[in-house]
Amino acid sequence: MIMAEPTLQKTFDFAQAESRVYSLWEQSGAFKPSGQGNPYTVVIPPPNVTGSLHMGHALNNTLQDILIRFERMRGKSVLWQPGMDHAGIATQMVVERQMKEEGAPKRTDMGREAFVEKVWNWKEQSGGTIINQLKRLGASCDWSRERFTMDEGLSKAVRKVFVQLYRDKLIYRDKRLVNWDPKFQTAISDLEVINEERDGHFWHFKYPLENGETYEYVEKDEDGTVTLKETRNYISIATTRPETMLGDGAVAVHPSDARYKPIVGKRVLLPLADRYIPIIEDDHPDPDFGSGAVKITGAHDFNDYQVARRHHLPMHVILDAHARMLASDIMPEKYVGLDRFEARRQVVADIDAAGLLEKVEDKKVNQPIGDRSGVVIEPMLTDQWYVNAEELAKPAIAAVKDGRTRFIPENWSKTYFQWMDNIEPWCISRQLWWGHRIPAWYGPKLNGDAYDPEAHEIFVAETEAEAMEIAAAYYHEKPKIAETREAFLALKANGKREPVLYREEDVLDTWFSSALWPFSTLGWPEKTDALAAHYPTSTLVTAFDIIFFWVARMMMQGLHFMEKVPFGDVYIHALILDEKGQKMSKSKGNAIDPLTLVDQYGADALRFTLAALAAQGRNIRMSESRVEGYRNFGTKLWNASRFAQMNECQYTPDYDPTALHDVINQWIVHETASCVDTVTEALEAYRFNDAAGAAYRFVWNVFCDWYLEFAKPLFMGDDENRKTETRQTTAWVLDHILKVLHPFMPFMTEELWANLAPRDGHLITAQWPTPAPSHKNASAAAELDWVIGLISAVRTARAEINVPAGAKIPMVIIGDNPTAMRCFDSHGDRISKLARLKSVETAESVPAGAAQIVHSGAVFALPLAGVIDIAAETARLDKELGKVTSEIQAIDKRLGNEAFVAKAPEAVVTETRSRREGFEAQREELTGARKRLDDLVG
RNA sequence: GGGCGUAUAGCUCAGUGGUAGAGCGCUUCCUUGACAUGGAAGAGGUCCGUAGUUCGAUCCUACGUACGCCCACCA
Repeated sequence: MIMAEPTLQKTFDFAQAESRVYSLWEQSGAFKPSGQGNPYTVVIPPPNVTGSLHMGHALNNTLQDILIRFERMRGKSVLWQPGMDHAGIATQMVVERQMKEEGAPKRTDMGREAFVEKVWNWKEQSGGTIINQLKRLGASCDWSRERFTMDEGLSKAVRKVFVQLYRDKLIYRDKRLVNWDPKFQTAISDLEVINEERDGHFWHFKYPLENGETYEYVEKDEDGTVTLKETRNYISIATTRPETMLGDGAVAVHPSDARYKPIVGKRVLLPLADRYIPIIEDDHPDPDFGSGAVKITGAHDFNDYQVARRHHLPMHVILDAHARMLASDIMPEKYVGLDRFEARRQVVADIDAAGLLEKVEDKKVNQPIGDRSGVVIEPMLTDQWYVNAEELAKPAIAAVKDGRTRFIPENWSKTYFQWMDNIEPWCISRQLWWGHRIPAWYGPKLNGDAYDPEAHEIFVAETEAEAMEIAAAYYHEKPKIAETREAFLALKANGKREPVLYREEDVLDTWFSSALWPFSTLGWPEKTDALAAHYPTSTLVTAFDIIFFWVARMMMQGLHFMEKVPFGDVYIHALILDEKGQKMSKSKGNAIDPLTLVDQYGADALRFTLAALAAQGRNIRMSESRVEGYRNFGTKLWNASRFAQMNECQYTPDYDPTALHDVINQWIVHETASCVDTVTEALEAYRFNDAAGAAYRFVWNVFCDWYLEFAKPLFMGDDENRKTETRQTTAWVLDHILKVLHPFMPFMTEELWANLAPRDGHLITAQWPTPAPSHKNASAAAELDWVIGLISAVRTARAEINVPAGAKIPMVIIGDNPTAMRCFDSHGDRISKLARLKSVETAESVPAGAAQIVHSGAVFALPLAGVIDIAAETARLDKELGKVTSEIQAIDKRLGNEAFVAKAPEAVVTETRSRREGFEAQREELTGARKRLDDLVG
């Protein structure tokens, strides 16, 4: 019989199909919520507008898309809310760099308004390439709802949140030590600082006592024995940052440190600066470290800052915004304007010249580095805006404690708690231009009827008009607005009572707006339908490295403003590493570009690989060979479909999988149902690798390897009823396969779905299968297990006795084993075909010189007298016998243990006994076979 | 200093209180009527070590060893 011509090519032309299929989906409106069924909502972790797709994005968005497609097919009203983040520092950096390349005027020369406009232009032209890259991956976001954190709507949400938190006293302005980035000249948050161990030095300086005073310096060992005693006229301090000594306010020693007791309360002459500072006692110094005496630079070190505050020491700011030495009354002229590192060299040289350099040690120093700028961060004493994170964290901690939000894997809640329990005030102001300008206006502070020249009043409001109103009430007259800081300061300085307002120049940390993402993108503060339907969102999918940056802050803001958690589940996926287990990065040059893989193997292959590797709780090492392997899997499915098509396996809507006659069809329906159940349960539990693995094994190792091979003779045969049933069953199974694989391999499955049968709609919105108990058929499954087992056993024996793969050989069933007889009755033909048998006969005893196969206690003989190598055959049987015997021994040992029989669950004992019976039957037959072999040799 | 994680086949990794698996690689064979991006068979493991809990431990507990990550850090 001649097979039908397939419309499918030999392999899937993904390059040709992907864009076509994608626009088909988009045009069909499938990406929009259906409005029917329960809502299922995911907000995308907004990529930076400057970003381009890396492996982390590919994984993150593949997993989201799998969930989204799964739930969409399950009939939910699905929204995957897309958008981008304005990425303050990163974007400003990119645009400034571009301006420099173009030779355009510098940002500071062109002014704020022009620069911001320039950034917007850049965004329109070059921003957001990542969106198209996500589409190439197959992401089924509702692009009609795409949002940007700087959109008018989201900006309004930001202003409203800021104002309300300010009025709730959860946002305030404060002068504290912040992490200052001298490259970008802005404050950054603790999270944006990376500590890096670098080579540095430990300088030991002598600070001479005032008026040449001296004291007995005594060092003792642990036993109290004096190890050093000398008269000193100085105190020794050690520092990794010599230049900061110019801003020292004191030298601190520990109260328990006997060495310095004689001089506590006295003063030392601060070298180079030529001023006197006290020696104080504080718990901060560690007597066992360095000299035990610490110089205190309150304005440039976080620990020193605490000490300085406790002791009301002066905090001398010695650096400017560029981290250059700042002119002031305590700064010696010669250092003014020097960069901090030049100043360091100069200070060391000068100390040395003064004979006060005791020694220099090499030392690993932890340096705080700006994550964007890569430069050493400087602690600086500045005025900034802060969020009282401690207060907002309370309900966010409670929500995870009581399970309203759960982390998957659960372990991550510990990381979350640990950070939230120790949370510090969140510095939200940035000295940048690109971002949400803080809605606060400064005006002169009233002191009675006059202005206080040292202070100002702050008016926080969502709009300038509103700020004016509030200010008018304060001043009892309508204030003016100053357009520039200079104008403002000039008006303020002229002393006249003429109220003028000037808007805060700082913008907000980008994460401040990202924190609102789950509700700002849905329209808040407007009461939109989308907000009502899709908040709280269902699942957040993200990597652990932004739990602090983003997840925690969304929890805080969501609970504060929506009074509900922003998401029920937080699925934390792995980080992607290269094949050697190293973090991928552009600078290391080990980054694999996901789009290159998409070009090479197709988006489906990459997606399937990522899903298959996404086991919980472990990082992923990406290797191209895996992608290749899953590309092959796609080809396998493609060709199976092609084969089905050639054999006219047409999908029939009224096919009834519970009314089948042929056992192989009953069996494959059973297996299909099991596979669907496994995939469904795995996806519900975010076990992507289990879901992918189950589908993979079913398609390849069950459907292709066995079912289609069983079906071949039927397709070629002339039993029209069985042929029809098998064709329909094949189509039905394939239909299920396409559905189950669609979330993982959307492009190929959609393409096959369209080619295999004319149908209404697209696979993307087809209904996810829900197998009924009646699809299961345990006896068919057991029967086919036996058949497959026998075929495998024959193949093994053939291979081991070197029967040529093409040769057809006779087989003899020995005795009248009932299972064997029954199975051969219904499956004899397919066994013969797949085991390459010429004939099957029955006999009472094994013919002389035959190879013997023992399968489930039944004996089969391959009478190949003369062909068989007796020694090899003996070895083969002995090996099997050995296996079975050791199994029996292990079982006997267990069953012989009275405690096991008495205490183990009944079912386990019963099962153990029945396993023993199976092995025992096998052993008896193998022993018999072995004996016959011996008899042959004589 | 605090927290988390990992150790299973040559490699990369699943997994389970009772019977240890996959992919890749390797060996042998096969152009059998979809698929060589394929098919068949095979070799390969002290489940890191020690002790404990248990009838039974690769799995649970403790300790140890090795490696990795996060947070905080010695000026």
